Amino acid sequence: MDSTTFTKNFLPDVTVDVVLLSISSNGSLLTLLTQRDEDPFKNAWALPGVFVGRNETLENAAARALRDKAGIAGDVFVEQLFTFGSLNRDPRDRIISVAYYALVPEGRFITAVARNAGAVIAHIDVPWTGVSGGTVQVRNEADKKLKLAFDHDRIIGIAVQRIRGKLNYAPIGFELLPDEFTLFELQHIHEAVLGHNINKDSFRRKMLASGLVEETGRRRGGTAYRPAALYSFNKEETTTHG
Amino acid sequence: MDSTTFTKNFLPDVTVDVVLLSISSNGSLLTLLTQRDEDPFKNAWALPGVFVGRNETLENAAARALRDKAGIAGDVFVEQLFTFGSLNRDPRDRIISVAYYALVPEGRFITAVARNAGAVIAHIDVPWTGVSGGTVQVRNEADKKLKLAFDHDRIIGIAVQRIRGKLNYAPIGFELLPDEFTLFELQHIHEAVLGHNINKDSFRRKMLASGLVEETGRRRGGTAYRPAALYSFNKEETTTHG
DNA sequence: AAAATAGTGTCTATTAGACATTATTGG
DNA sequence: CCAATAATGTCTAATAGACACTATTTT
Repeated sequence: MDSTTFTKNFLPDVTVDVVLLSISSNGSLLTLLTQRDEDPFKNAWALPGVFVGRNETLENAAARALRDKAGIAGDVFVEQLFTFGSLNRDPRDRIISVAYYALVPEGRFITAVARNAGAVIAHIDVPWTGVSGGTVQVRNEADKKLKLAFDHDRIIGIAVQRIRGKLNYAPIGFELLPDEFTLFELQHIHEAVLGHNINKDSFRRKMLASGLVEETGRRRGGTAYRPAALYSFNKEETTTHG
Repeated sequence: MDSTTFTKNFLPDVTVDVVLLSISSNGSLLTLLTQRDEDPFKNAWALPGVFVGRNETLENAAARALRDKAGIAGDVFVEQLFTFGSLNRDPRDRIISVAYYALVPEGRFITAVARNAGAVIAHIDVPWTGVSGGTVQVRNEADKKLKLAFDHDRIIGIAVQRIRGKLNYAPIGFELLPDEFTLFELQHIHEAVLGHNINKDSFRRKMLASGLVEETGRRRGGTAYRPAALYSFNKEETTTHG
């Protein structure tokens, strides 16, 4: 609408929260959380987020949350996830939160938390299969369960649901890997996102046939077995798909 | 976040706009629009929308827009689409709009506009194929082009993009049909949404194999040819899929 | 009988899963 | 040579498109 009846009942607080997602080298889903230093949910863990400024788009607010709260600057895959507007999400005020999710290679996670004392890398436990959806739980690297603030257990769950669905038709696996990777590494990313193993042969065929990957000519050395060919993401191919 | 830094820069206006979608019997995409009676965009056509109330969830605001602005009450498929937060969407104020889309059988569109003088059923022209996305144009039933207010040409475009993608994995075609329908009618719905013809044989096979439709035993009479079997949507089957 | 759509059967091309086999490296 | 993974080849099952054919209704 944008006003026809001019009964502007009230002006809510609007925040942007970002679900940062990554995959650890041992194949588990990771997210980056910040510890709250005041009530409500003091000491609980929360998604990096900011209030939306007057002259700030939602995308800019998401980039600011990534930079100032999570310590992730520069080029990152970010996409809008969902907007949460339940009445009692925050026990003090009515707050509407526009959630985004970002896909970040593990290496950037590690350097980000090294610079940011209030941030932690958490493992995501997904207690449901496929895209059925639901809440998640998070653990720190010592396997201790972390308490999540607000409805952030639900927001992270929806982010996982989204990337599981999206993996089937969009080349988002590449966002979670460094520039060069083996096909087996890409497969591990897919398996971690989907939460189940996939067929190696058909995965290789599908990826090679898609034109999304191109051989770099280099190989992953230092292994005790035949070195795998290194590939890079062919950005040309995706843009032509629109 | 939901506040840690207590710099609440400003409190924006938040609205909910609803893209109502339907399919006409001749196979074109329809939407329901309301005419603006004041500036900006006076006399232009806009999506039904309301300001979000203090004690109103986003879903409740969408239901209120459907009921009070569009004249559609009762059970309707409604789902959140996207949240728009560009700085100059509305030339007066910074307004953040949470868009929803609703799928409504054509019959309910017709009774709604009959009761609502300010509303019109518009044909949607989609100038792009597949899910590449973009803006749309709208025409009234006399084929005259209608001017859309704000960024609503873009919002409707994203709604079309969404249902095109969703049709491939979710049973949303049924939301656009009355309780009983023939398989050919369901196919026409799919073709109208997708914007291209689809194979009759494989569509029938896929639908019958899916278990989503069940024969009612009745037939579509009054035709000048063999009457088609009438089916109904098997809700049991979808809920088990999650 | 003619016209028109409903509905069935069959062939083919594509794709994913399963599984076997060969290739290449370090130890 | 052995262990381990890379990479290829082949068979099968499932599915979508194409197309031919039969069925059923009204005029």
